[in-house]
Amino acid sequence: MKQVTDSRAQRRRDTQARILAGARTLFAERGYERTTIRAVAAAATVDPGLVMHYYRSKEHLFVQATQGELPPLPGGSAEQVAEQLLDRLRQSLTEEPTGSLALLRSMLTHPEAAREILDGARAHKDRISAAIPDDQADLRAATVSAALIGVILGRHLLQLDHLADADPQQIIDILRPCVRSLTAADRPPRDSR
Amino acid sequence: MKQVTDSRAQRRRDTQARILAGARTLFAERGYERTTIRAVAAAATVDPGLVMHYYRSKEHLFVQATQGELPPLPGGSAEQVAEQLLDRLRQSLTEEPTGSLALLRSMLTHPEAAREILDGARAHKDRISAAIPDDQADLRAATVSAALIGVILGRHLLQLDHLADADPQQIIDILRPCVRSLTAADRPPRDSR
DNA sequence: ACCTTGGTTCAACAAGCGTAGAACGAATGG
DNA sequence: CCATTCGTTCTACGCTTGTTGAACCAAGGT
Repeated sequence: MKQVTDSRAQRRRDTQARILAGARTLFAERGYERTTIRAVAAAATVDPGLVMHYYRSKEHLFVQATQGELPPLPGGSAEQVAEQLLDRLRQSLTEEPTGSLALLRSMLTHPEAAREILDGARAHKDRISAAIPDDQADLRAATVSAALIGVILGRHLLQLDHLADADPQQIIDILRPCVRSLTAADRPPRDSR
Repeated sequence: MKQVTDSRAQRRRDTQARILAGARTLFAERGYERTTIRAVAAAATVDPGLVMHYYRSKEHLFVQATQGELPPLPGGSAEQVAEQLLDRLRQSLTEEPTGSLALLRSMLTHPEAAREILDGARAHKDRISAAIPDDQADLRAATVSAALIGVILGRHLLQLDHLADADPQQIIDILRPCVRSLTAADRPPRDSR
């Protein structure tokens, strides 16, 4: 019917992709522990054994499903960084890729997910703190990261009442002075000569 | 030896408490799914069956372990609310009770925990939004809640690099302008006559 | 037409889980 | 000193999970 070019390789890649898509969705909705290989297989209308055959284990499947394109890291001056953060946030608020949501969903309960998030946050934070001319640049960077993670979490995963369906732009506008105050220096570093 | 007054009732309450304490710790460290009844029993040096005998099921045990004293809800003017939020945050940053951490740990993967958190956030948010004379009071309240949850999460559960071991007061000071900007009105409600 | 490749399914195992009910044994009360 | 309560342990059932290896069967090459 639909397979005009039904080369086996093509069909194989199709089912592989179908499995991965189902895995992403389920991981994002239920988290690592509550997502079973059997459920992923069922979502892709495939035998559980096939999932294991393509991706070696549940752990490998999770890694494949979650390692999305990590977001563009900001750089530049403090004001530029603030605006870039807000821009990145707008993206995350309008449509966060399912893979990232899967990672976020499991970051509190799955060690591997936590490590991944922690690594990402580290890199992210280094870029941010580099732009803040302050004694506590690192702390400020970590704080703003945590706060923004909280907002994304509250919208997509917890679905907090007025946050889940608000206009992204409104949230951005509300958060702008907040982010600017976090990335702006309060007291400059001591030996700045 | 140690049981000068070894009334059976007392001893019973002791082991019950020991089980509950172990449950809290394990739920806080590993979350609901990864915490097994057997592990809780082992932590209290007790047979698994006894855990089931005192708390009827794993679910009941979790509820008992997590329903902590919910934090004092703020009220008053916008500035007062901001300061109360920061004060509540200071508490949470210095020492969050293990039960609350257990609830936070599982809020993304366990439906019951999510519901509990959502209920708490709702009540919390109502108090906050009542103090904000703004069109988007609800959204602002939800946003500040989400951001602060993110900070607590980043410190205690994710243990973000410079956030986990920072001085709580520093974090508060850094966040003060942020919280004030979130609770302050940007544009007043339309029909305020 | 045959054999082979390779995508896919079948059937099953071992381990771990929550849970239930019988059984034990020391303290209690008459 | 016996009977009983009651805190606690033992044993086991049923189920689900991740994982495996053999088996099936349509497509491809020769």
